[in-house]
Amino acid sequence: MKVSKMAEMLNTTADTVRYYTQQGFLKPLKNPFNGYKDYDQNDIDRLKFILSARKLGFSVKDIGNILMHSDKGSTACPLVRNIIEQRLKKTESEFQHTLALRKRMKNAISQWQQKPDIQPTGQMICHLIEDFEES
Amino acid sequence: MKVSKMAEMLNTTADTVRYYTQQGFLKPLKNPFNGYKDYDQNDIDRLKFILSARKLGFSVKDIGNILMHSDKGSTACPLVRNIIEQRLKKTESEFQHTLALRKRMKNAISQWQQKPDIQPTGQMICHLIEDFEES
DNA sequence: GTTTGACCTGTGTCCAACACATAGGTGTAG
DNA sequence: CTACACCTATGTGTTGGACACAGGTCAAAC
Repeated sequence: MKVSKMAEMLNTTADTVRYYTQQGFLKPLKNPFNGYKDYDQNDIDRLKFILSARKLGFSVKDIGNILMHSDKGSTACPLVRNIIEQRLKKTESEFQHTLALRKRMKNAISQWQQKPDIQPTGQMICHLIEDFEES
Repeated sequence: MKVSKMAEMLNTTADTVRYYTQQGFLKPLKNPFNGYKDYDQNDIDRLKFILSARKLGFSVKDIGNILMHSDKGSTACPLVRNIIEQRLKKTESEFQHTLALRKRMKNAISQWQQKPDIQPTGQMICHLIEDFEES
């Protein structure tokens, strides 16, 4: 199966499949006649796994470690449990960050409704931004 | 003023100041004796602006456009109002995305507490991930 | 006067996770 | 046999800096 078919089957892009291939996660054979990569059922299973893990916040490097573990035949489950805890911490922190940013932005928009447009001066570029204060 | 002093004054890093300089946002003179960049009050004002804008979710490219506008002497305020609306949309979408991700992750951790660790098989890499279903 | 060592500098490389652009190969309809 | 759509592998671009490196600077110690 060629890369585009592969991508279509699992609802992703050919570039993504190529990327995971380049990372060594998928190991298609090379068609000797045209050099095209040829994916099989095993690659499909692995890609399915990769996409699911990505959806759960695992990084590509995480997935590399997990695959390496599982390819050696040992269970990756404890590793998976471990990693997701760390990733959750990171996600939580990103979440708080985005939440705070959103608040600041909404706040700014609201404050700015009362304020006029002003020409820049030597010291001021845009008073909206310079004068903005969190409330 | 040298780059590190500059960074320290506005509570950022020398690398960051160098980066904005490379982007053309700051225009320090070059000390002819040692090649060190020499920042002045105007650079401080601009850096202050840049950092404030970054805090409000403006991209570096956005800031470039705003500075270009204001450097031509015309008011950048309408542009600023315009951009923040778009950035808010983006932030909102990131927010929803992170929120959903966080939920999925917590959900997975909770589901997995009932499940054992299993050896990988030909079709399965880690059943925790493959069998996970959103609820 | 010089040597030492801390600190400073500019430049270049690296990161995540792909998207995009390019040049060229493939296959089939006419 | 020639269009022409579609496919491919490979290389480069993206964001916002962090980090590594080799070398310059400067005040204090000798």
